[in-house]
Amino acid sequence: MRGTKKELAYEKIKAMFLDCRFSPGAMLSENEIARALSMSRTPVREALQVLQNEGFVTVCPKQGVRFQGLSTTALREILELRAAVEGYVMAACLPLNERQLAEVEALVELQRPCSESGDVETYLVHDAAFHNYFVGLYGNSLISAVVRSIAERFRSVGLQILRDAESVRLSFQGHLAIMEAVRNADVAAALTAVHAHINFGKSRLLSAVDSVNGEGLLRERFEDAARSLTL
Amino acid sequence: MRGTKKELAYEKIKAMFLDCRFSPGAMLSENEIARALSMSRTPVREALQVLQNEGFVTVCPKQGVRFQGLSTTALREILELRAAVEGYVMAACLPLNERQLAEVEALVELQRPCSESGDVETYLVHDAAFHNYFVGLYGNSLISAVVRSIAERFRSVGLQILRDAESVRLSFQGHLAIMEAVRNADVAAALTAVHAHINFGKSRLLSAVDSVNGEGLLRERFEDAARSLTL
DNA sequence: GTATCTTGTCTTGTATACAAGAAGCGGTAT
DNA sequence: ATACCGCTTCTTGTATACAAGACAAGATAC
Repeated sequence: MRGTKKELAYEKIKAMFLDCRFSPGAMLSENEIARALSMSRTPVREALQVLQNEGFVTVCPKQGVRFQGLSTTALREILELRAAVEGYVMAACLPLNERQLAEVEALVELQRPCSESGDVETYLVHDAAFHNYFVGLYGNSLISAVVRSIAERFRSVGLQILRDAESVRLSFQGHLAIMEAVRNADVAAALTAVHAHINFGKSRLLSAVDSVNGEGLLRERFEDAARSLTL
Repeated sequence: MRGTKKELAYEKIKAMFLDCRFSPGAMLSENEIARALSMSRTPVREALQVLQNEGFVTVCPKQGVRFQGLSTTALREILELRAAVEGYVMAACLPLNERQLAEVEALVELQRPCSESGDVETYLVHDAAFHNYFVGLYGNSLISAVVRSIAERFRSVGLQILRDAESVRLSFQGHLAIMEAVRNADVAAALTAVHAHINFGKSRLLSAVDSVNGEGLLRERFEDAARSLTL
């Protein structure tokens, strides 16, 4: 059986969290989740343990499982790790050969219309493709896993923060700067550009995240989330 | 209960693996482990899941749990991630203030006698302290966790590989080169030095690891390991 | 003798029962 | 009125029972 219940539970619970079906800090019990997913506590527990390792939830002994929001420090730390890894990877990939350079250029060009029209959602897709290109090129499955994990953890807030067109435009400018360094195969400049790009995101996010948390959006109950899932 | 059985199982199993009580690739069952640890399968399963996430074991469905040795590619990937993170962290820490510089110099000086006398074990302790200094200084708990996880995964082979005095001497030379850049607060030079240092370890390890795996050291049975633990 | 099928036993995956602790509520004493 | 004690009812932690697949050995047909 390729799709075990544990994996299914993992996907469903993470999906609920990523789709912001309940507010960060919400407490629920393994029994609730198990009932909602029509399975016993066992696979739910195992899924929750993985999610705990990934930082999505914390299980408080004899109290319940708490869905962890991203604190400002957690957000800062995630982005710093991302800057470290992505910077290293990009520097190591240089110089790109002609085919690779063409591929990256194409990925960047896909972003241009989105950045100009303010189509945030499409932009984020191309943004991810751009960042992932170098990681995939480097060919280190451990690093790929780390980056993927970071990106997933990040997704829950990233969407809501970079929603304004101004941020998108600035982000795209960052990509152009990176591309300039990549074209010249200038390792030092690429490193600087990547760090600046991610640090831009960091400062943008840190200034915005407090207000988001304060608004306390998305207060729907867990049952509503569970019901909407295709079980 | 602060020390749950799950945590206890995690510690015991990892200790057995790190102390190389059984050869990599060995297959055993959750029942065996549970019996040896005098507990039920449940906490053992949970511990194994964490260990699986950390890459120590892989649980093969309906077959058993396999204790994962470090393949050459896994080793390479671990060291590359380490190079990425440690390089970034060190660069970000520069320039060091006087007190910090003095502390690092002291750590390096602790290594000198070990490197000259060939006291590998003591050297490795000071080596870890040196590397951890910058990580601790940077103050990112996520990065600290990643580095700690890497170091632990690495420990099982590192000890057996860097056992010869020549490697220790070369490693120490690397630290001296790093210090030179740190003293000058030369970010680019520090990065290069860190990467060279870790890449040195990488090539040294990759050339040695095959023979080690080939020898297939440490064939003792699991029961022997379990018996020797203070349960 | 050899190939194939059956069966037995071992494994993990899942469900459920039980134990123990933590929190909230209500009654009671002061 | 207020502080405190005990109980009830949640929670997670652990043990165990059962289900289902994988593998190997042995029997059987040829």
